[in-house]
Formats: sequence, structure tokens, C-alpha cells
Amino acid sequence: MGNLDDIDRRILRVLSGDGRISNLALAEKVGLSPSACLRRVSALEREGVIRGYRAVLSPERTGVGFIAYVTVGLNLHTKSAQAAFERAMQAAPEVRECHNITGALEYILRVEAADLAAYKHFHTEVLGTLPQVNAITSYVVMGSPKDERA
Amino acid sequence: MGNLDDIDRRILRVLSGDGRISNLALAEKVGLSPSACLRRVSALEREGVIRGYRAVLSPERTGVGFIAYVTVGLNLHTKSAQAAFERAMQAAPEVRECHNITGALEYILRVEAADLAAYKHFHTEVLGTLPQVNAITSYVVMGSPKDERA
DNA sequence: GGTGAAACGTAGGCCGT
DNA sequence: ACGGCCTACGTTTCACC
Repeated sequence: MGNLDDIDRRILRVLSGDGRISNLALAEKVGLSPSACLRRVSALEREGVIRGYRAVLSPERTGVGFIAYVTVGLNLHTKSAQAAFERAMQAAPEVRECHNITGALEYILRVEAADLAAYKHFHTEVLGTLPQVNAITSYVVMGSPKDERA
Repeated sequence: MGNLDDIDRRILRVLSGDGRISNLALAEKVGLSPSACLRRVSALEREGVIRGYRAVLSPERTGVGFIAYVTVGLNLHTKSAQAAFERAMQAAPEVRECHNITGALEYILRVEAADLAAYKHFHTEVLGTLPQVNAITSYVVMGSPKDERA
């Protein structure tokens, strides 16, 4: 439960770059024996520092040809309006991220769809029909020079 | 090289939920023998459908107490100005994502820092000193009701 | 934190479909 | 071209120092 030391940080840096590295190779990289290394990794998992492991998929190759960031403003700032909006976002498969932000608008979404037509459907049929929503702005992603999304 | 079939899609779904599942367990989940399953996974990796594997870390537990989305506008739209900006983003550890977007502004960044002071440092000392940059707007993340960052 | 050995999983050749 | 079987090899995992 204590704080992370230098070796822990090195372990985390390696694992966030290659989540499937063998414990043997990881141990060597961080300068530990395999068993000591495994004990640390297990502890980091148990304590929730490491939340899990995921394969990173190529969007184009998995039928995602359209990605946008979308800012959303609500017309009400009540708890229940926010909760209703957030439930709708959680239910929408196209919405991969929904962040509550400061500023003139309340939310920023990352939306992934097969193509522009699929996005338009989401935009008008899902976002457009929510009664709480009163401002939608889409920023279409043309490329991602850097993307370290865990 | 062909398109993905149903078993491939099942493999991808399982691996994006648990990137460290053993090939044995994965094979059972998708209804294949271990060797056939491994061959498919290897092919998906080789063809770039699976880009890699990453450990998902808890931001709070790794010293990240401040997250913001930042829009950036450039004063030049030349190839070389974009390339210089993108190189700077790639070199900045606080920048976890940098997306090139349509609209009045050119980029949206996801920035993670230890705290507001660390963010301010990035904002003024890194972003503020780049000659290509002429518009910076920060949206501080207060919460993420949904986050499926792969 | 390190060592060693048993249990387990991976990876690749081979054959059948 | 793709799935299943078998097996040598490597890795993980655990009790013990």
C-alpha cells in the first residue's frame, strides 16, 4: 500500500509500453530476479495501480473509419440532467470516452464509428434527441501523431 | 490479409478486455484449439490489426492528479511547422495524445501532469515557448463517466 | 531479495480435412 | 488454407533460504 519506489516506476513504464512482456524479460530490464519482479507486479495489480491489460487495436483494421472529438453543452446543470446524459453516453457503443470538463461546455466525448454516415446517425439520432443537450461541436480526427492511450 | 471473420472478432474482443489472457484460455473462450488460436493471434499481430499490448495504470496511483484536454491553433499551416509541433508533442512526456483535427484549430491534446503547478509549467514553458503556437485553450477533466481507452 | 524445481503455457512441426 | 494433435522448450510460480 506504500508509495511507489524507483523500481516500481520502472516496472510500470515497461508494462505500459509492452503489457505482454514476459516476467523474465521484465525482471532483467528492471534489474531484479524473476520472482522478486513477479511479486512486485502482483502487488501492483492487487493494489489497483495496474488496472488491467489490453490489446491495442488498429481502428482502421477493425472497421472504425471515423473518429471525432465532440464537445457537448447541456441546457440544465442539475445532477439529474447530468446523470441522464451520462447514462446515455454509457449506453452508446460509439462513445468510447466521456469526460466532464471545466469551461463553457460540460463534456468532451471521443466517438468512433464505421464511417461518416454512421457518425451522422449517432449525431442526429442519439445526441440530437437527448433533451438535455443544447450544443454539439464535432472535431473530426484526421490523424494522431501521438497516441499513448493505455 | 483478408477480412476479419467472426472468430477473429471474438479474439479481438477478448484481448482488448484482457490483453494478458493465456493463449490456452483464449482458445477455449473462442472455441478453438490452442495452436489454431495462436496462429490467428500471431497473424493479427503481424498484419497490424493488433498494434500491441499495454498495462492500464491508475492515474491517481501513479502521481497523475491533473488531466486536461487542450486545443491548439498554429499560426502557420506549413508542413514543416506541423512537423516541428508534432515533434515537440512527441518529446513531451505530459502529452499522452495528440490528434490532428478539423475545424478552426489544428490539434487536440490529452495532457497528464502531477498537479496544477506541473501543468502550468507545461503550459507556459513548453507549449507557450513553441513559435508555431498561437492559440491554447485548456479544458480540465473533472471526471470521466466513461473511459474505454483501449 | 534470490534460488531452484515442479507446474504450466507456448510455439512449431506434422498430419488430416 | 485452416484446424487439431503432439512435444520440446521456455516461462511462471511457489516453497524455501
